[in-house]
Amino acid sequence: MARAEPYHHENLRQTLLEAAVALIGEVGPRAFTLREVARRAGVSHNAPYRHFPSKDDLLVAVAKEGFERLTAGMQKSLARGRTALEQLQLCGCGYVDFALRWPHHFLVMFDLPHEMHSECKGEAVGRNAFDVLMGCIVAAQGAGDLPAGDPLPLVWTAWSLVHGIAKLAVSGNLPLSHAATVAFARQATVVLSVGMMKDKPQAR
Amino acid sequence: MARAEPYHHENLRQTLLEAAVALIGEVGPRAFTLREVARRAGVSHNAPYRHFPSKDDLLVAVAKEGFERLTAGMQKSLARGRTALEQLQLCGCGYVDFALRWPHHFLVMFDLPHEMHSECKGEAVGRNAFDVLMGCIVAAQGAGDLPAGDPLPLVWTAWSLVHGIAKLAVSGNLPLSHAATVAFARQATVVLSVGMMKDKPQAR
DNA sequence: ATCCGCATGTTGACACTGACAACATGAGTA
DNA sequence: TACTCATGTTGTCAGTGTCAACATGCGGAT
Repeated sequence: MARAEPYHHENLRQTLLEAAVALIGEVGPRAFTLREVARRAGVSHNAPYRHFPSKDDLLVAVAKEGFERLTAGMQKSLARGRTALEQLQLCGCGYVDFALRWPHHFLVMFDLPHEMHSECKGEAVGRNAFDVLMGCIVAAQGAGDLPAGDPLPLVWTAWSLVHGIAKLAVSGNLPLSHAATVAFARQATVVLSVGMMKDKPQAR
Repeated sequence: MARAEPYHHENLRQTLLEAAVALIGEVGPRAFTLREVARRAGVSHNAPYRHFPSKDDLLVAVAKEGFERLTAGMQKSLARGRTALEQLQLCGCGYVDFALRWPHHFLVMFDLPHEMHSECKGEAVGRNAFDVLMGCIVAAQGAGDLPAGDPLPLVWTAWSLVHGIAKLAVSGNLPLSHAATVAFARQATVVLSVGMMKDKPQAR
């Protein structure tokens, strides 16, 4: 017969992950608790250990989920741009918007000790999101809106700017509303791309 | 007679703060423990409560100490610049250098929930550091190296860039050495200031 | 069909933490 | 000298992450 509470949960891992993402969103990383996740999933306090070796591994999984959502958000935001440069700027706005929507999740993604994310596969967890930004830069270079050459320094610079805006906004250091912050990010990315283009002659 | 271990520690508060700063530097915020701080100060696990209402209040004090060191670091770095613009750029480099030198301390300063820092005095703890940067911007405006007008958006933009570089570097997302990261920050700030100046004509 | 292995979930325990309450100490003062 | 009370201590509690031992029951081997 069908049991109300089957002993074997079938795919507890996914349930735990969803509960963890929700909990992070509600209380943030500092109040995040393995036992509370288990409680919400309706299992004993030790059940999670069958799916995640430790609390930190669960957090890494949460971070990975966050990077996938961030990538999707950037791509969606980017799609409304018409020129390559516009797409680059909107991509940055998508980044900031994501951070403002899920500030706690954003914290987990970037403030966990780095060695946790290592994955052993040689590449960081946030590689997909990085590649989206990189693609925008390369496209803008192809369109002549950014100087040709190694795109990496340009990517780092653009990423740093939007990451800084996101971090400062999330930590309450920018006295701007959500919408105003995104608008500010738009302006800032414009300024930066102008600088990248006009800086060429004097570069190193 | 002089006692080896006087019951009254005289200025335990300062001792605790120093131990806390050292502990943060060694193990980071996640492994930071009130009881370990007390242990290092040679007092019982509850003595800190006579000087700090809670663990978080001690962390706030640690953060405040960090902001003072950051401010000093920026001013020292800035002093080597000859033009206002150069000083602005070096100021940013000082910011990044500080973060790389004391990454855990930097974490505490910016990733504690914002309401903790509130101080009730109406101004954030990091106000001094902010003012140093603002001073550089205003000076550069006066020298004609940056467009005149409200300096706030310029300050936010410059701060975001260096903060982003610092954060990404500290979290292991920039594959650069300490020195290379600072050099990169130098280049990035140059690019940004060029953009700020050349962007003027089209600005809204 | 039956049995059994083993992944999955549970119960129990331990050391540690932040915090509170009650008590101890001793320096400054009336 | 005796009182006060800021400062430090001991004792305790609930809650946490993690380990060990045990329970359950699905799926394959017989």
